[in-house]
Amino acid sequence: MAISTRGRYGVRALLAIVKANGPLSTAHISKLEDISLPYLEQIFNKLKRAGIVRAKRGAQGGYLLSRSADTISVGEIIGILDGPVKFSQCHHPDHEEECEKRDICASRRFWSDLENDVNSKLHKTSLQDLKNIETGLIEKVQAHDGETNLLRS
Amino acid sequence: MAISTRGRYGVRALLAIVKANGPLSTAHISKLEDISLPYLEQIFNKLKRAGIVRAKRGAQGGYLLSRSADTISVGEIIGILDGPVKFSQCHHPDHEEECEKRDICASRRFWSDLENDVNSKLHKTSLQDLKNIETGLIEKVQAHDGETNLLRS
DNA sequence: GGCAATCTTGACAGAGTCGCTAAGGATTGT
DNA sequence: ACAATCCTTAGCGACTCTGTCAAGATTGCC
Repeated sequence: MAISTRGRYGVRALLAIVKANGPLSTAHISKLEDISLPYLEQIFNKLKRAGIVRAKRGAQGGYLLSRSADTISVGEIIGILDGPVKFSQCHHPDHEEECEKRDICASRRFWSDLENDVNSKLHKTSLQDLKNIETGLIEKVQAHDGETNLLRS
Repeated sequence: MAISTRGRYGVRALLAIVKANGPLSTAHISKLEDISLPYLEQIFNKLKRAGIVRAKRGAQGGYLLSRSADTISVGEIIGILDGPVKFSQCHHPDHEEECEKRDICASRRFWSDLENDVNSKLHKTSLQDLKNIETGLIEKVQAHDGETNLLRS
């Protein structure tokens, strides 16, 4: 229903793989991202069954993305790990008890719109986008460090 | 943390008061909006302590808004009933364990941005806005009914 | 004043989820 | 063979969600 640590851990773990550019074991990711190892394995289990990720077993093995980073969205990852993002129930098609005020309910309309906004952003942002954001942030920090160095000298 | 039924019920209940234009008892709201009466009382308890709503006791009593409908936002209601909306923890000032990657973490940045978007929408929308949306929806339905009537005749 | 309507408070409880641990088995590369 | 790694299942403590139940206090109205 909501976005929980499981989903966020998953995003961070996959982003770590993107940055690593090669198979990365759960043990490594656990250290890099400071996430409990068994919990991480549970997460990758789901990601694998969903086809997001491939496992390479044995020594020097680990997980790799099964698709390119720009085709995997944050929304897809969250959907797999936390389920669909819902702010309300009554506007979903699978909601059996049809409300007779359906078409004239402002609350329903409001939550439905909000949910669409969030899902849209979630699905528009890919792992590749996150990687790009990260390199941007790093450059910014380095530039700032350069400035302070100038001031110090 | 997330937006739950408690918050959404609260919004609907307050919207019912706005539409009623006068004190509305929890018993009435319970029937109008099909919400469990004791649960609703629990909700109004919180709303009253937060100063959103005034109680008029005795016969013909009920609850009224203590401010005008355009100064009460959905965000404020949700904040009172469900707590602040958070998609992630690590970017909040009150989060004690400061992460050293704080300034270069793309995930953190992403969740923080998303949260801002949602909170902005939540706080920009007032009860009055919801009422306006509702009258808009009703007019639409009536217009549509008119059309079908024309077709039938 | 008496009564009924209404608000007020607090305890509690069943179900489910979250975040995580534990233990061991299966598969592969070297 | 052996070690690294993945894979599976089970359980568990804390918490939240969504209410229910039971009384008590206050007020309006006749």
